[in-house]
Amino acid sequence: MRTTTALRLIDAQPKKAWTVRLTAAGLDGADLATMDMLGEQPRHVAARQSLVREGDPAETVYVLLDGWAARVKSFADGRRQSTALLLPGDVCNLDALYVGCHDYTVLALTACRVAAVSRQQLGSLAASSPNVAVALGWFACVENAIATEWLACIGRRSARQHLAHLLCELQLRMDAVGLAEADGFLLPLTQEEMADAMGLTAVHVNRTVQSLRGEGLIKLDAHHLRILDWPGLQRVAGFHPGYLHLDGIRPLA
Amino acid sequence: MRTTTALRLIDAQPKKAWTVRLTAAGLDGADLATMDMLGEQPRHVAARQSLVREGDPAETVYVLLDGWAARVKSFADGRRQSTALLLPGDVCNLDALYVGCHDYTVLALTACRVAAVSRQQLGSLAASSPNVAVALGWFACVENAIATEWLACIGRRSARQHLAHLLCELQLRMDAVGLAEADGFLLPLTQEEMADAMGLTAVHVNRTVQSLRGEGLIKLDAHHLRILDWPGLQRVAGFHPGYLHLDGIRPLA
DNA sequence: CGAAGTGTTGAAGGGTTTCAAGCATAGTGG
DNA sequence: CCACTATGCTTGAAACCCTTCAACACTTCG
Repeated sequence: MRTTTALRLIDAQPKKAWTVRLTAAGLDGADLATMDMLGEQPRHVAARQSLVREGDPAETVYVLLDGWAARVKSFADGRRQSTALLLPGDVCNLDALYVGCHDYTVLALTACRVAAVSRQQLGSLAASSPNVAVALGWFACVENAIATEWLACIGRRSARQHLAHLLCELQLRMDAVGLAEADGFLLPLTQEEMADAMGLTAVHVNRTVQSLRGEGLIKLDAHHLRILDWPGLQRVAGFHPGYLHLDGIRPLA
Repeated sequence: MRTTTALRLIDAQPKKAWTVRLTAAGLDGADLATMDMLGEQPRHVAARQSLVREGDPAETVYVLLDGWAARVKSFADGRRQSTALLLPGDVCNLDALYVGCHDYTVLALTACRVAAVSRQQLGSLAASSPNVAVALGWFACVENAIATEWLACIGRRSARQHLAHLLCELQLRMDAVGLAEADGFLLPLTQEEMADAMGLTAVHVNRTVQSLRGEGLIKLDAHHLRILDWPGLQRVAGFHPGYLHLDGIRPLA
């Protein structure tokens, strides 16, 4: 089923999500066209495969075009912590531009389609077009805002609040790239993958899902999430969408 | 005492830490000189004062020249989570370049000296010099790496491991800007501030400090940290310094 | 001297984990 | 078509890490 739903996503519009994100980053005209054309011949990655691995030399920047992925940090004893959930339009490993090797693994959670861009190509593009360089800074900034909000979630929110917050965030991020309905979206994560993202155990995620379900806030069945009470879910989460910066980059001028 | 130790820091070399960081970001020659000159007439900020506040319009980028600060997210019920500890040489709010208003507060933990740079000034500098734009991307990337390692700390490490990890990180970051001795440094944080950074309570931080002390790993007294067993502390923490990217930016060429 | 901030300690409580088992579903191969 | 297996979801009970609440010692400062 995991595979089935993912395959459906893959046949969606070619790069719509990526175009949306580039526009939000302030690009238009020639810059937008150039960035949009990067990485012709998209690569397909099967679910459960890793796109880059912790310790790998960083040579290629990947843009997620379809499917879900996660950045994961693994411990020697098998514990794992996801540090980001990647949706269509997200850059999987922007730091490949700046560092020698990655300190995380990018794991495909569903079958994915990605655009692969060499760091030289993207780097010289950024060096020649200030708008592109600024757009890359914007992407890094938004990633940072999400990561730090996650810090607040893991550090100071209860499991209930945290799960509600995560669902609110994903609803808005999916909506921003045209992949959400008004009251829900296809959530391909297993409860174990949600647990890795929230710093909890799968067992406790299960109980927490049931808690939100029991209060009539959400319906989550066969990976289809329906938000039954959007204001209520936001209230439980203490969710304020500002950190997502959905209104796009602020012009420098 | 808090004030006393901070004042001592303030009279150190003018901008050494900032210069070190700019060099690590790959700047030299005219670019380095220009960035180093930014924000003449440094501003002084008293301990406990906030440099920028959650919700403030973002007009100025601040570079920390001396003292310690933290980015903090506050909840309605008084809980707080620090999302970053800022040391001399760190940029306090790089996202002021890209977004309209901040989603965090920057709080001076000691008396601080900062360079204030208008976003127009820094923005036009970045637009005119690709090297500067890349350097800003580098800063964002390192911040991201630290924030995501913190996610792993809060999410999957025990309090003991987490505290040990934080101390290892701070030792190396302080050392990178010439502010650490071989076996320790001046740690001006209260246990409550450490708790905010680690997503714990002050009471439990206290017990955790004593645990590390009891095993002969550290000595922490009157804000002076001495690391008695560096390999041991790293082992307890599961600390691998790669994520700090202390070797500096990787050349794009 | 009193007040405020910080570090410390004890006891009780709770949120989450751990361990274990059972159930449902999808895919596989005979 | 039916075992058979693998994966994911669900539930229960016990244990544990951390929190909460409370009190006290110590220092600094007005």
